[in-house]
Amino acid sequence: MRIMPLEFYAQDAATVARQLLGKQLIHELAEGLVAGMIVETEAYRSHDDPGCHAARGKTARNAPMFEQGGLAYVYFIYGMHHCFNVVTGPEGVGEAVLIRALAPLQGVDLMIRNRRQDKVPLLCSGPGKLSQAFCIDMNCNRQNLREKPLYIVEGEEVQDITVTTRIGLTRGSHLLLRYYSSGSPFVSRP
DNA sequence: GGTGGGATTAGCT
DNA sequence: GCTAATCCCACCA
Repeated sequence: MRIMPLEFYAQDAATVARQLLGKQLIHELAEGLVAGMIVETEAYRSHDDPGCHAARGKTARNAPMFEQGGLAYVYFIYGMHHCFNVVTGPEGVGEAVLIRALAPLQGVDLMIRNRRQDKVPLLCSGPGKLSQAFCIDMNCNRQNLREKPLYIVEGEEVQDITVTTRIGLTRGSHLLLRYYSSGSPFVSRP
């Protein structure tokens, strides 16, 4: 399986968000390997996007967004959940793609244990859920996604993609920057 | 040093 | 549909 190269992540957030559909996210944990196919993403742009964490400049929290594309940007939200993002673009830009849902492929038993939830379609169908299933927390922040233990590899071409507005935002909610595999039973919200 | 909001989820009505 | 759970961080004093 080919690990996605630097050039892939150097593209703009919307392009990467669309092209991430069908790719595989893999996390090699002490207890075993978990893998899933990306079925839902959201782009957060550096320009003309008030919903982007980087919109008001660089801070301690969003600093990883300004690094070179290909790193993980993880943040903690609502006192209990983590959101996993992929930094995109060249260094200094401030863009990222939120991974919102995965179709479980490998390590389903481990995901069930991590989530305390045994219904497979509910394991990774949301940003907080997949972070819990994959043991993604602040320790993964700033990690290079082109190296083990957390990395993204080539997957299958996704033919049918639906584009909608992003979910849960108070700002920039009108922008069409959410992408998902049409008809997938694993997306957070069809 | 205090405060308020947030790219969510599960469980109940 | 509504709401509690729960905490880091940005912002203001």
